[in-house]
Amino acid sequence: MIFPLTFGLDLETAGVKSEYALQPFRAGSKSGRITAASMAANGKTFGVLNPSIESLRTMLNAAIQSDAYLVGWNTAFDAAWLIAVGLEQEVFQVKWLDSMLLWRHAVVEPEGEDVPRQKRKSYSLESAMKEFYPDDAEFKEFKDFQATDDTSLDLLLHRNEMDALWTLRFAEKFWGMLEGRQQVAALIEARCIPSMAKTKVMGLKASPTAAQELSDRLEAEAASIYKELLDTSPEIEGVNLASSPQLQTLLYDVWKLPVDRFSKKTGAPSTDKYALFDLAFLDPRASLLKKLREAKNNRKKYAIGTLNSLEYNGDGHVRPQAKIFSTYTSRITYGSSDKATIEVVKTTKAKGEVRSTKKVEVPVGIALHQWKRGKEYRRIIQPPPGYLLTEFDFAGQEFRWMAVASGDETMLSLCAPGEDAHSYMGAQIAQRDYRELIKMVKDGDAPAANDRKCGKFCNLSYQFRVSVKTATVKARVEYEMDVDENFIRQSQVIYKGSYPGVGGQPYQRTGGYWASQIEKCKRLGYAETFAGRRVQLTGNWAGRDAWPMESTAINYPIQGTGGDQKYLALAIARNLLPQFGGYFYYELHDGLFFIFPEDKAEVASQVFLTELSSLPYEKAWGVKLPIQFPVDAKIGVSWGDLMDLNKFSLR
DNA sequence: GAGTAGAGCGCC
DNA sequence: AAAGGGCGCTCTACTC
Repeated sequence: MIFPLTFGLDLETAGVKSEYALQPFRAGSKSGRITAASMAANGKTFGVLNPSIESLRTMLNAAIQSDAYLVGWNTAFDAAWLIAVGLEQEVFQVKWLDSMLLWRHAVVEPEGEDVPRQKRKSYSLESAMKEFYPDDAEFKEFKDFQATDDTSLDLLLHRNEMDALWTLRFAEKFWGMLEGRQQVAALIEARCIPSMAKTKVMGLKASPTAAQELSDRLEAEAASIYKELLDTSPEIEGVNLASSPQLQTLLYDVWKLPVDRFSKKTGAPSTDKYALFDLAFLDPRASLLKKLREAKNNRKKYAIGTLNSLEYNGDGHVRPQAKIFSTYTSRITYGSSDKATIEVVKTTKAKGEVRSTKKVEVPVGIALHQWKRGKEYRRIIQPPPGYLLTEFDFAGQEFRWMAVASGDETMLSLCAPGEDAHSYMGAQIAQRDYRELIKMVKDGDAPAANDRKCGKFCNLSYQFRVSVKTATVKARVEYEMDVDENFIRQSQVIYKGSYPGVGGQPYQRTGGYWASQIEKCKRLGYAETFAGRRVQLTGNWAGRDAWPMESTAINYPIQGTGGDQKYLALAIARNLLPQFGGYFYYELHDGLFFIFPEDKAEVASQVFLTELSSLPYEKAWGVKLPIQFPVDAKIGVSWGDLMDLNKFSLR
């Protein structure tokens, strides 16, 4: 595909506090503003200082009316400012592109011992200039975004125009580095830019009451556990139980418990939750230590984290910072803070007032992607007043993509409506009848539910090449299964025998997806998703990095396609949302969250359930899939109170 | 005092 | 023989 008609766009911003320049929602309270706006086309630039809303609207309309793409660098940021100043309608009409993301699509990721792993590359425009056009990078040296005098403002405008110009040039350059299917994947991904921009402005409503209650509860719990420990073991007085070395001494030297686990890097005796889990069978105090650490960590990260963010933002909302295409498999990640450069003024006796700058983290958001699954944690996150929260979750997403990738007939057949892959696997392991197990699980039979849980563990854990040791620990601690390594070893043999298309026949390294996928990637030098997104794999397949490279080869099509599927769902959702007055709210990899006005939420959810369960994979990616990818729909008044759509009733 | 490494752990 | 992947956040210990 040739490079389509595209204009470059860039905004500069400032705020009452310098960090507000990076916080588009400050435009609402006039404590942040757009200081310059520039467009670029055909090697020419057009820029204005202190643009009026009308002049910004004119810029967007220029792109809309000529059906041109509008490209920025980290475009969601600029789009968010435009939404924040009142141009939401235009922003959603524009066809956006992002040069930074095109770079990510095009870039070769070196891997392997021959190519030393580089420090994580910065994907800033400045880095791109320095890497590709160092002689032209001078305009980037101007950094006084809070400028007010005329000379500085001229320099600011110059920088702004050059940003727009080079952003456009890079877009064309990176576009040309992509194969046709990579370009299509990038275009579908770019459709989510306005939706992500809108959430940057809106944020998530968070309940300070729920956060405070959680904080109080966890604080009391930690205090009570500590008291219980202190009563039986006065020697913990003065020991920092959050310190691994100090805890190590306590457990293994003072209490003389046996060492069973070691840190991977340093070989020091481990004090992690798996070690404490096993030690608890010998000494109940290990269990108390585990609970104490959890309570303290959870309080800080979730309860206090929310309260801090609410206080910083000051408008009842938290703003976790979404990053599109943040992982090499394309997944979105969220950060809880913004980096800000603030000015500090120190007064000393010798020198009087001394001004300097320092980098700090400001708590604009929360650790959304790590949010604990419990109700009392998830209740903190709510839809805005008058709205309901909905979730659409791809059912068994990775299992299904593995079924397609491997072509395993049993796996594929278990993806048909009415089948239950976890019950199937559970029945194989427990050597009982599959259909009868499904029926007994439905009837609430406890041993049957246990067998299904075991099947679920196997289905989810054995798709990738997990060791017996790791799987045993995981089964015991995370699934609370009373199993040993022997049982896990046998269950892996049963798994392989059940799905020979995945790992090949038991005790063999050939004949399945794992082996054939590794061979394919060795041959091609890259791995590919079903949408055509790629990662380079050109290191030394025989050396020290063989295992991680093979793992990437196996993992990438599964996890990466899950990412592409999410972008496709967001693209389809974007077209449907306005019909119901709905908005994208946030995402959790295989789950998408939207808000709808209360009176439209149920109808909208039915439509979304249907549409997201039948995404246009063939039209978008050019592939015909042998199975469906249904979503489960949930709806409720908070993240912690979601229920199945068909069970929900407001009345 | 600032920055970093390591350990640990939350989610998918 | 050994062997999931992907992240971001918090705390301590340590270095410059």
